[in-house]
Amino acid sequence: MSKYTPQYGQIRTTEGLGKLARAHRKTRRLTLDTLSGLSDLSPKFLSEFERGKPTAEIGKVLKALRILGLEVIVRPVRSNVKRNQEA
Amino acid sequence: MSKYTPQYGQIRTTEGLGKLARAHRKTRRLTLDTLSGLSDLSPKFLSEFERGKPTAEIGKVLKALRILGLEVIVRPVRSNVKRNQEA
DNA sequence: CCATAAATGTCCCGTACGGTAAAAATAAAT
DNA sequence: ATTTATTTTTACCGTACGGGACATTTATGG
Repeated sequence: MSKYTPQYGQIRTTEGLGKLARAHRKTRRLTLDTLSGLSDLSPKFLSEFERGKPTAEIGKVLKALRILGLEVIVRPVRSNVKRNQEA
Repeated sequence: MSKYTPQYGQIRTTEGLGKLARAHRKTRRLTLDTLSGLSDLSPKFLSEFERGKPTAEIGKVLKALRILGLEVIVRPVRSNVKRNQEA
């Protein structure tokens, strides 16, 4: 089990989100520098976000996630909405 | 169809996220003031977040969502991970 | 072990976040 | 139509965000 195995699924904290983003990035063999170029966000920002910075701007976070090929789903806890209708 | 029907599911923008949060809050018959009290976030912040402010702090956004009883799921686009294993 | 790549830290800067309090505007209830 | 409730705006404040440039530290690969 690698230190960098993405734990996809529910996110509760900025730490958890950042860890997932980093792990996912590494599975894609992307450096912070490359992601920086693709997203137009600074390596510094990305590094801080991945380390769980709670004061990061949500617009930039969503952008980073999108560039990484990660989707964000928001729904009620214990949703009755059928999960295969989310796409 | 009400103006405030929550569109649960994938989120791509801060506008979309804010709209969902507002719609959801209203289905719960909560005012911004009440949510403010529950979350310890100011009504001003919440109002701005719901109107899609891209520079809002992600830690506070996640907190607001949690108090609202909304969960956030992050996973690869077109994930091969089975969706009923997310819980 | 060594060289290189990648990530993190430091300094500086311009911009602005989020809270408080109160006023103004808008929406909802009567 | 009027009153009440809710949301948005305004003004002010202390704090800090994110970017650029560069230095330092850590991780990786041979």
